[in-house]
Amino acid sequence: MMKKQNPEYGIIRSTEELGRIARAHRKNRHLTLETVSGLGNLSPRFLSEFERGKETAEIGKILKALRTVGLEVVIQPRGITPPHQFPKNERKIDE
Amino acid sequence: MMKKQNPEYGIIRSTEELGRIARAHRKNRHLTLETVSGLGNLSPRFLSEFERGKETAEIGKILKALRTVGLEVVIQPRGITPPHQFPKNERKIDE
DNA sequence: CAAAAATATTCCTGTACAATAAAATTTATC
DNA sequence: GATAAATTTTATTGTACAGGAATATTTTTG
Repeated sequence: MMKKQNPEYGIIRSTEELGRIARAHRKNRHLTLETVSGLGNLSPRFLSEFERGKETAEIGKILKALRTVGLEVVIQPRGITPPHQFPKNERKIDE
Repeated sequence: MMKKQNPEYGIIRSTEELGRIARAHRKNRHLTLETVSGLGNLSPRFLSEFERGKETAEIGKILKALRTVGLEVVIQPRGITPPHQFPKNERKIDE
């Protein structure tokens, strides 16, 4: 009886993961890039690139995008492990 | 007027809060900008600006800076009640 | 499944500003 | 007041961003 792990919740290790979560959440809400664009005053192009993990996207716009789709950001010291942690399949830190 | 000073970890709503948390954490670890710069291959200037809440800092570098000082980022749907989120002054992980 | 519709991505242009190093200057700490 | 630390300055290089158009992809529907 494995609990289904929610992809909208978790520790972010890369811009790719961040974007993936943002996109998954947006899709769950049935929002289009255009809609979020209008709601958040962000270009669809920016949103598209952000959700695909653009490393150089600007933090201010990202925070706005996340807020617009209903996500929030938590900062915590490394090593706090809530209930259960994801197994890590891939390991692609950076150079 | 003094700005709101919230040295706690937790939900961040602005780049200013993000930077403040990062700086507080770095200071608690007795790390200088120069040190973090060396450890993370980030310019001291970037770090300085990031910690002061620069809106246009790049997400990739920010994630690297956070990781370098020992912080992690959690993304979650807005409004969830933290199961056991570190309440104030209960347990000092850091320091 | 293939056509149509809806979404998402890419291209082009111009503006604005981020990134860096190194040095200078200010601020904090002892 | 001396030193360490942080911020700013100068000069240069590079690219993020938006808008609109074109293209591609995904999803819907017959």
